Amino acid sequence: MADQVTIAKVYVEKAAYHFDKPFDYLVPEQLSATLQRGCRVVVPFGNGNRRRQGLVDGIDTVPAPEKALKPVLLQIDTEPVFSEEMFRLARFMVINTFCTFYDAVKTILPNGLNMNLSQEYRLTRIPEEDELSGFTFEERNLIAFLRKEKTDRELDEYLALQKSTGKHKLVDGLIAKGIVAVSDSAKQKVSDKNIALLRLSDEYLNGDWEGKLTPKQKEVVTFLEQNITADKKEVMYFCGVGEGVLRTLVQRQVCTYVQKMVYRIPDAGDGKAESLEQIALSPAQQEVFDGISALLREHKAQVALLHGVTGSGKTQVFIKLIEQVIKNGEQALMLVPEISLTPQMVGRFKALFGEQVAVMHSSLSLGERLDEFKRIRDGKASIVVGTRSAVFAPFQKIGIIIMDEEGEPSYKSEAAPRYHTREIAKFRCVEHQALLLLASATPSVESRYKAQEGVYRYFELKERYADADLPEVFLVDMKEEERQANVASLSGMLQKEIRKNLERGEQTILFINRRGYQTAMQCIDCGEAVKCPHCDAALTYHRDNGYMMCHYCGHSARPPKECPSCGGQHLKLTGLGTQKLQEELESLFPQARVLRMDTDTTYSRYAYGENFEAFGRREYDILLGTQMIAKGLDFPNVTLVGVLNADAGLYAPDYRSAERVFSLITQVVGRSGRAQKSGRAYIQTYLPEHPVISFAAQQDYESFFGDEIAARKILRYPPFCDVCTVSFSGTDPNAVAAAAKQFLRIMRRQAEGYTGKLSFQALGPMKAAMYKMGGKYREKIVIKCRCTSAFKQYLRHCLFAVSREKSFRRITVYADVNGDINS
DNA sequence: AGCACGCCGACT
DNA sequence: GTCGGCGTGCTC
Repeated sequence: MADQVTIAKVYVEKAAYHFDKPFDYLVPEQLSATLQRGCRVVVPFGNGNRRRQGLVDGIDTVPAPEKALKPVLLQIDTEPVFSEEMFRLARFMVINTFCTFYDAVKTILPNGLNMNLSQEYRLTRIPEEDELSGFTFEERNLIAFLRKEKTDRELDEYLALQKSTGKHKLVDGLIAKGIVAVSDSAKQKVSDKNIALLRLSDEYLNGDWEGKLTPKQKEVVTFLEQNITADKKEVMYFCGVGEGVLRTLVQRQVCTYVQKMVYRIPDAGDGKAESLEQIALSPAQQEVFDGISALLREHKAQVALLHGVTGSGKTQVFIKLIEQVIKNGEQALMLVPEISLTPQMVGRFKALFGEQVAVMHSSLSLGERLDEFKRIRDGKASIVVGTRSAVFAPFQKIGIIIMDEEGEPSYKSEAAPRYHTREIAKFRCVEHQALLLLASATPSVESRYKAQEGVYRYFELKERYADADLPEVFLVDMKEEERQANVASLSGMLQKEIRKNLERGEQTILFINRRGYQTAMQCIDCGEAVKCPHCDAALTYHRDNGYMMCHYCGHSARPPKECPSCGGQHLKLTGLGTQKLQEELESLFPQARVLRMDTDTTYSRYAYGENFEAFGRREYDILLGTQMIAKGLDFPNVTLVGVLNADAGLYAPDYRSAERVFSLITQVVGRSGRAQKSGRAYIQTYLPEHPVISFAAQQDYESFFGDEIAARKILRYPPFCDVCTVSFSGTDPNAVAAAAKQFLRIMRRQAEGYTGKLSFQALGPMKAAMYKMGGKYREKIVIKCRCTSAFKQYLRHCLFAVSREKSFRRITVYADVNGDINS
């Protein structure tokens, strides 16, 4: 009869596909009473026994195996942090998004729970003089080094310096001999209420550094001489340098960081003093509310789609539904697509529901996020407002999940795990027998189709709230403008309207579609644009700091004097960015107060709210920006909106491009005339007769949907099939191409075992739209398929098979279903 | 991903 | 001979 031992089945982090499974570890005596399924642990893993985080999947008592098991080193959580629902959800994500188990774990748990692992090495005793001869030269040196306790980092540094081979064996040998002891610790990444400001060091100010600094370093120093202290991101932006340069400067003791207390933005903006009783629904709203409320009372998992035109007052309906859910002792999730929308929504919700409202979005600090997570888990909060990560809120009993602007791309994660918030929400609604309410002025074609087919319940709000009229919409034919030799980016008509608004003291919003709307530098002689050395992308010129920057990898450089491809001397700036447009506006309307908002002016995450509030207080006449200002904002004094290049991206090689353009224009038009004042919208386009543009101008979603669903059916795109992309990237372009081809071969071979059950069509391999990005070459295979569980299993097998192939050694492979085909 | 082992070429 | 580069296999 063999000895019985207690083992823990552990999922470890950083696993590759082919060994992403639970590993058995010995549970040491002192942990046997407390270690449970759902606790995180630290375990030794691999040949070098590197420390890894893991999650205990189960505890078992088994006969002692022949091969000695490694022990669990540390229990991170005294109580399980991963609930049974989370286990099922992680499983679901592994199957559906082709991620590893721990990838899913990390996504489900808040980042603030993440641990920094470290070890400390010390001598258990000083060996006697004569004893030392029993050690090798390396061992004696190491013993001398460890006379003072060392961390794993210091030890690694030392061993790297010694260039000793088998470095961990050396240490492990001494541990086995009982000379060295190691203790593990896991520290929580606690939040900083401070931000680090960069300033010049005393060493720099008292020293002579002439000629000792690289040009980039000098740039930073000059900037700091003028500004004394500055935020890291600011320095990086204005000096066009990466984090590396700053790190070097700090290492060389030219700069130091000083901690500064930062006031966190009170997320509850100024929520109007409003009470639940005061919210009165219009008859149309009441009807929709009654319908959805009836579904809620059924307490079963189902999906409803609410199609409400912009300004129809969907939010009031949400609030009433949430009120009902809360009264019933259940919890509610309110998801919004953009961080910039949360303050408004949170302000309002906190005013109505008080302390039981929690917030979840990515610009909360780790600590804030962790605290909100705990409040939710411990039942102190019952409403969560947040962006896509909020869908994982650890509620006990969800009554409703509401997804506002359901079709927005930000609901899809484009990094592993590549989940869609809607699918996670559906999963949770099944778990909780809850209602998923998808809402939008422009529902995704897929969802609208499901509603048509009766899979989703369908509700409509056709009228704007409080009798506000939809704005009058004008299409401006830019071809006509060009014929009249108007070279300005603002059409004559739009200029006239802006002037009118300025005279009346009413506000204007101008939108730029980001696609193709950046200032690049082009050579007149050969026509080539100045490109990023690491990516297949033109560098964008930034007027604020005078640098050329790459939006894909962050590379920056001063504008070149001559053309990098032909050496020509005639380079000119082309295209039109927000910065240039701002200048144009300022020269056309010198008296106007223009506020520009884009990713360049909002690098400080505190800027969003402040800017919007200032605009709301009418401190500006014109707000100028990209998509990010198009959603959900409600400014009563805005009576004119303009869209400058509405059609950009309409012909992008992506089956969702029409949907995106339609949705953008519709939302933008809806920004105008939300209160009593009526509004006008001017849409500048080169394609005024294009159906997508004209349907959008007429706010005619149904006709757009009719055309689009027909096209999707003919071309076989979602919802009539699924599009799965398998991507390959690596530094060697030939190896990447070979790997992609090999994958296709493996797909064919694997498919033999699945005859009959699979139907798919694989296209490619082909180069990704951005073939070179961040110094890596990218290929993809596009698979049109029915993404059934059989297909997912099959694709999983292919990924599994490939991850152990030697030709895939330096290649990263991943699969994504119905994501952005161009990524 | 990251470590150790082992095979093979270059150099003392 | 022997050091060390790199290709290969494994991870409880």
